[in-house]
Amino acid sequence: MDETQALAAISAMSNRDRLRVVRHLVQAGPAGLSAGDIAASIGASPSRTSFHLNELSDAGLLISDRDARRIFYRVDFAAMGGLLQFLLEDCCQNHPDVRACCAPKAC
Amino acid sequence: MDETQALAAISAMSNRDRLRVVRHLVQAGPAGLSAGDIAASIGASPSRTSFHLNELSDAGLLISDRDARRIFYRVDFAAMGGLLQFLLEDCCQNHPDVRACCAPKAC
DNA sequence: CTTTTATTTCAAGAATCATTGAAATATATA
DNA sequence: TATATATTTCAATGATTCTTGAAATAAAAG
Repeated sequence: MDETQALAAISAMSNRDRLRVVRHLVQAGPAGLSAGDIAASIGASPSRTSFHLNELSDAGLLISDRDARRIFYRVDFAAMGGLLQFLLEDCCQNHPDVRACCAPKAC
Repeated sequence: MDETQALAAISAMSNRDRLRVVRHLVQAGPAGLSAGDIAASIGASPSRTSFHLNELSDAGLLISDRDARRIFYRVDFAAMGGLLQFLLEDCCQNHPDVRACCAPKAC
């Protein structure tokens, strides 16, 4: 992941509603959630939710596929891992104080 | 770190110049860099740089202290670790695919 | 083929963020 | 005290992003 991709991902996560979308999708597991369910879960309008989902998808953080009339979204965990790796290794140069917080039972 | 703090930190990191400030400060080590040096390193005006440094400081990611006329900034690695911990544990629920990317030699 | 459901796209205005340069503050030196 | 250096604060303008609601698209059901 390069700086441009990382910035796109960070920007996508820098909005409260979008961060909550990610958290809800993480909890939803592999099946994901439909756009309508996501809208309900964050209390946003369908159009606004669609915009947020687009932002997250464009940043590469979400994967979607249609099931009949509904479109299901789920987290691309590899992309999310890539973002954390960028922050940890590229940005923070594996600084021990940062690494410590990512250890299995740390902080 | 709660959602509000995490969003402040993510928003602070979501700007190209500010992300570069962090990376330059990580490389500069514990002594940090003066505001003027930071401005030069990112090619921004003193006033704009001051604004960026304020955004990062307000988000809790930077620590500053004055040395005569200059103000030195350095990364608060504990805060940065807290941000990564939030993303990894709270946001991604320690998903194995994300954890794998934070392992010492992963991805 | 019409209607209903699910979602997206578009357009307009409001709110927030970025950028610039001038003025203000703080500290040091002559 | 006057001058120079380092940084911040402020105000004005331009650029993005947010928000809303209406219209468009897609798929299923009657």
